[in-house]
Amino acid sequence: MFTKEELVEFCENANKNYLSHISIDCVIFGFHEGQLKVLILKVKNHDEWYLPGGFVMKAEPLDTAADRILKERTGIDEIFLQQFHVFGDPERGKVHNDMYKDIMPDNWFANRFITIGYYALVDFENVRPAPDLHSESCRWYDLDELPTLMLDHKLILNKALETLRLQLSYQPIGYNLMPKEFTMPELQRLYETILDKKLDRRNFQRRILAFDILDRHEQPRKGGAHKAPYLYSFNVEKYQHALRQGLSGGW
Amino acid sequence: MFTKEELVEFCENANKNYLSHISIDCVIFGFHEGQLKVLILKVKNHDEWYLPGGFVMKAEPLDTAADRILKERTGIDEIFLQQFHVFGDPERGKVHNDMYKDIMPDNWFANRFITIGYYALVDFENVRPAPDLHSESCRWYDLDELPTLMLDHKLILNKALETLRLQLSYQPIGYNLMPKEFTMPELQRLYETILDKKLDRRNFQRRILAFDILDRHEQPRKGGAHKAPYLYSFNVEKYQHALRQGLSGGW
DNA sequence: ACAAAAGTGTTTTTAGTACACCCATGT
DNA sequence: ACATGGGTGTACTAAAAACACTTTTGT
Repeated sequence: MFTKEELVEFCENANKNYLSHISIDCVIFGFHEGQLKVLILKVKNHDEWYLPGGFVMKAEPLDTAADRILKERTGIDEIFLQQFHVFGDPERGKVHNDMYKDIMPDNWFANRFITIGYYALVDFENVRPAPDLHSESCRWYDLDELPTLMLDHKLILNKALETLRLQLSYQPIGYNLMPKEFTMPELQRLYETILDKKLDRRNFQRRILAFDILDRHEQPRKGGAHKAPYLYSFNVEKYQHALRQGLSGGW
Repeated sequence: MFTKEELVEFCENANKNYLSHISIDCVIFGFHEGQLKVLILKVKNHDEWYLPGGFVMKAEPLDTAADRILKERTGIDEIFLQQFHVFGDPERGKVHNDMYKDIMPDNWFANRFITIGYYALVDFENVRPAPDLHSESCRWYDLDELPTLMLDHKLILNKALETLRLQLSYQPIGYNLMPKEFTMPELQRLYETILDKKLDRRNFQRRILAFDILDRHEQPRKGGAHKAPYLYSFNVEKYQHALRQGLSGGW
């Protein structure tokens, strides 16, 4: 991944600018053609894949670091990005650590890292995936066609998915995943994909509308076969309000 | 808090044994006499209070570190202890940092720390609070009689409470907070205290029993005034199962 | 004319809320 | 005997699940 020279330079730089022992990994979900997708990078010249991630600068808030990392990889910012879990198994970077130890003992990557997992929901259309220094590609993968992820990134991804599913039951989602305008069946497909189960068309519509976070447009979508569906878009104000309040909730 | 000599020694030790930049803070909830309480330490010779916390050893899993810290402060272990949020504001330790910088520049405490918040629910009766090196006391405080907490510990406490309340709606709680045997009204008082509102006696009972995590004993509690209430205890197997499955949950 | 997608109900079931009555015990 | 805390049951209401019929449009 690195030549010795590159590694030496990177380490010098990293030690100066970043908090040691701490990294951030992002699980970035997108939605396209009825499929939930995740943004994944591929190591140059290796059959290894990994989640977009990075480090925290010495005076940088964690959320800002996550925003920065996301922006670097996707070109987008100001989106829903949320910390969901810290992964701190001392063995989690073992392979990685040892590999770099051989090249240069006592270097940045030879250290133990605990990583803070962030997840984001983004509009597939707006993303321009950009590989980082060590990667030969950065692209979307369907959830059911994931390549083998390095380290504990599979675990991180699964935990993110679990969190996302939980979130679904008490928070509105979709604003950052759907294009500006969309039809009810399209939104339903998003929910079905995330939950991995079929939902009743009519009950879904009623429930979503009851949240009172959508605006229906006058004009239905034309041109397609079959009956023209209405177009909806999120009412940002109401959406934000629902995010803060929660949608239902317990006792 | 430290003499210069103590500080030098602590720093040497800490640098050798702990991960830098990372700490753990625990919000330990207990329940006694109808009050939800939190375990809080007081700084020696200062009117400052703080949450029990500590650092992560270089080869120690995070959860183990949290367990260790909790055990040191309370004498108990093997309990429900859960990571709930990471606090990483670069300014969060500012006062602290500067104070120590004056005594000894470039020392362990002068660094920025991100802290991982854990919360625990423990049986008040089993806890033997033990002050740490820097504290003159370690004791329970009612939620509505909290002293002024240092750094962002008030924020951490509030976030823990929020998480606890959310948890309540989809997970059983109480196993680690209640004594072995308890009555239904006693358990209800726990829920009411956490949620900070009155619940209907009859509906509460029905709902809790529907979770199917309690065993009712043959013998009611004798001796007290009024009608003798039944005693219940948690069915550990069913409780664990409910913890894993969740209690209700959305779509 | 018909298949496929979408709009709009209605009925049934379940979960949640509100409320009423009876029982035991100490004063 | 009565006040208080505790056990049990029932009616009402709102939300979720199941299910049916109609409309539009391309072929």
